[in-house]
Amino acid sequence: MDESKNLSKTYDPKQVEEKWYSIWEENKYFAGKMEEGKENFSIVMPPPNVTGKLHMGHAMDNTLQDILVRYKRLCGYNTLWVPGTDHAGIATQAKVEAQLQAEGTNRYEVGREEFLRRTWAWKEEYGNTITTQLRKLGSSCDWDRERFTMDEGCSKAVREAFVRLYDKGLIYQGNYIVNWCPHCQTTISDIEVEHVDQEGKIYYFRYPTEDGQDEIQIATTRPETMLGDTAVAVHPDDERYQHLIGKNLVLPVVGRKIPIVADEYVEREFGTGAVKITPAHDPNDFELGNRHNLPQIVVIDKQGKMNDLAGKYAGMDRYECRKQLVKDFEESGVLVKIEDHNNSVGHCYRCNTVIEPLVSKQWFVKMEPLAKPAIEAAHTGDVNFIPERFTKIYLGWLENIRDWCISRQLWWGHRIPVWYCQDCGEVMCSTTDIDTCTKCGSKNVEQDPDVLDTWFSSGLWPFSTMGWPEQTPELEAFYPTNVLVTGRDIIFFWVARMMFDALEFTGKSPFHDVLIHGLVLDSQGRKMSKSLGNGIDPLQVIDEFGADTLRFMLTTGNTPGNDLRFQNERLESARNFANKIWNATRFVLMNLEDYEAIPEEQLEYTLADRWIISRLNSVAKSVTRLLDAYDLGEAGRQLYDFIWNEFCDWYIEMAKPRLYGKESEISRKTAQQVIASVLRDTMVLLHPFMPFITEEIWQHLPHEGETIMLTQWPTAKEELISAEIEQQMDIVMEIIRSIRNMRSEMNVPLGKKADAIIVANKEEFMPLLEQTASYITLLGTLENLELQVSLAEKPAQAVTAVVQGIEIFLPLKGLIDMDKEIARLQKEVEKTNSEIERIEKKLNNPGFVAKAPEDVIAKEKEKLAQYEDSKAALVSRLASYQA
RNA sequence: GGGCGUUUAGCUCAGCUGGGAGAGCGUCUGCCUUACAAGCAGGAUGUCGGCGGUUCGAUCCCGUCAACGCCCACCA
Repeated sequence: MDESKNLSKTYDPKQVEEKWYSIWEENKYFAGKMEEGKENFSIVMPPPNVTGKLHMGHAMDNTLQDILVRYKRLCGYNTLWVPGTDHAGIATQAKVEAQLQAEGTNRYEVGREEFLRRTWAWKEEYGNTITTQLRKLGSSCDWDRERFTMDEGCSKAVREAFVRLYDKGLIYQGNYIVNWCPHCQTTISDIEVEHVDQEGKIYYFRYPTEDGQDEIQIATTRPETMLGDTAVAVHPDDERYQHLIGKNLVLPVVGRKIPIVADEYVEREFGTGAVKITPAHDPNDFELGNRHNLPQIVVIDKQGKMNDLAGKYAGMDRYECRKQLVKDFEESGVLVKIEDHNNSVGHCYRCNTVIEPLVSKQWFVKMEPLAKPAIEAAHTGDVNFIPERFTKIYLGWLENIRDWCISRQLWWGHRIPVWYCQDCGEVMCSTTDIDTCTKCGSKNVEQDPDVLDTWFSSGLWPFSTMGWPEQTPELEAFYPTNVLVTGRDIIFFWVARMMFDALEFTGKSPFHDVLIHGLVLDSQGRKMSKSLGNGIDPLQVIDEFGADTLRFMLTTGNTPGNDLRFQNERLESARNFANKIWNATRFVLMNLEDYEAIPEEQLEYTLADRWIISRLNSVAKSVTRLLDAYDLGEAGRQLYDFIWNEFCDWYIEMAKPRLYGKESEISRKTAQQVIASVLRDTMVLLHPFMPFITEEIWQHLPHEGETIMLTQWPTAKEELISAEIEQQMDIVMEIIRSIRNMRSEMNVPLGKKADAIIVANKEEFMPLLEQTASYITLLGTLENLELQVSLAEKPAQAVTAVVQGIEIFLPLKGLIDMDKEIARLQKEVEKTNSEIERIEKKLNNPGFVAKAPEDVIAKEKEKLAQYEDSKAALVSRLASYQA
């Protein structure tokens, strides 16, 4: 076999990636099988919105999941990763509405049915784009179990959940103040409101008392709401207003009598200490109004315009009204003053319109009873956040949660499963459609026109995707899931909701761990956004660099929970890494042409063999530990270092003469076996990060099985890890480095061969030096290497280095500038001296000797001895020059 | 008004349970050495944000201050 001929000089990801993904998918390697006797591992994918294409954040999120899934699959688990997409109610509806607008029409004109038809078409198109993108990324999810939040099963789960909560009294309908978006024409929940600090004005008005003898000044940022005022509140203990509490004021313009009430909500220090109360248009006023039984007067309609109750202002836009009102008040003397004032204004997270709080009839979920178990789960460890600090964020939200408004005045989404009898007014909630009133038998029933908040269905995702409410084998085997991987921006929206839904409906935390990652920022550290136009398309990157490269870049070089800057340099670095692996493989394959497996006991391992095997096992151990701890970045970094620095730079170089047949046949065979198996195992360790290139390489190497995906994870063998061998190799590598260093400083390029004399000075080093002389010769590019235990007469004209007391001489006759060499040696002595000084200071410190652990002291002593050996050699060398 | 994160080489970032700092990119020097110039070899560069404390010993733990960033909050 001469596979190397098939391998091009640089790695070309394109064909490799396409080829392997389709093979994997066709062979159903991603399938979440439920084999007996195996442990189960599952992840449910956070469903991307079908609003558009995947962005870099999705690429990172899914790569992290894929790494975990591939790792566990290799460890022999039954592994299920459920993919899917989210209907994203308001967001998708907005997209389709924009489409309609571009066509010069709107949803009301085309009607509900046609609108839904078009939205489904949109979903088909973008849903497919998304799944295509996930495939390009290499995601090993079970496509046969792909789900959509509005598919039949999920819809069934939604109805079931709604009805159960309704029957339990946890869902109620009522007139409460909600966040209304005048543009989207729907309510939104509290967390969908984005508060933005704005420079604005605060207006001071005077409201006269009923008897005209007195007045109260109030301060407001929203003058137009005064038309709906039904009281003015002061603090009960505020001496300024004591005499007025209980009396009435006359609302300017409107002429309505409104009471002065006392409530502790009012802060005496702010403004005038008196607050106008508009229960119908302010959440705080709403609550205060309820405490004092104040009427609610709605003066702003759902378009954001003043309604008939606004009198002369009726029909005006809320801001137009504000302007006019202030102007009028200025003229009539109601206005006292206007001051600059910064306050935060709520905006719709979708369209950025300023939210209008207003009272309307909506459906709500009672949160307190649901939140409690979700809080408890974080305390008991039923759910664990990684990094841990996010627990606090999660808890903080749940502990201060308010009831959740779940009805949306949209068309795209799960229709609320409630029917109203038009004849007797009966309200009926059911998992199945109702066409007859259960109370009066009338056929005149209509379903609630509203749909549910998109997060209502997302909250059920971990178990609705596995068939709940049916008791399916999937639920049995794979639920609860092991880990949820998601961005920290969605902890409230989604993670918390899944928690309380799962605990309510399944009695279990839906996942054991929650791995939170940060955002992908642009190279300048800014959030990627459409408005900035600084987003980078994952597909374009994959096209140019390959999926493996993108994956490696997105999952290494940062720590869990922190944001990641997207930099081209890092991308190139990852690409170079892929290329490095590729070329190492080319080399290995070139030397594996007559490969045959030889029984272990016949092999003759060299120090280098034992070293790389020891290192491989150390790395396997470490990478396993890191992956288990979700420390993926560090795991990736260690693999990078091992492959590049240890395997390529040292082991391959040391193995060359043996592979070229310059030593014994068995030495060659051994090297072949070691180099092939180490590379193969390394590819398995790297596979979760870079699935494509590792599969391609693995297939070319001697292997058993169909695919790297289903081979066995290289579990570290402790007996093959040897600190002693690693230390010995360290000495050898240090000697080689110092030879290279001397040559470089003396301008003797590696192309030119040189001679070297190594003096062990200690008997114990001799076996090591003899054993590794060929490596030193090769990697130091030496012509001749002379080994001595000791040497009475040191070479006169030679550059010198000392490694742990071992002297290395390069007799470079005529090439040496003696002054320069002396200066170099002196610098070495100085360096060594400062090290010695530092350690001596430490060892002379009675506190250190008394309190430091013994092994630390021993280590310091050993270092001291080594430095002293080196120093002695350096000093005597210097003395010989100066004599 | 709270809370969190970040601050380490010119840039972007690692640094696990405290024993005197690393990588990638960039830069400098020398190499087209038959796996790789997307490469090889060698070099330079850091009061580990400031100040205090704990400790025999602090980049790592505690306190405090500062800068930047993020999140939450019902200041009318």
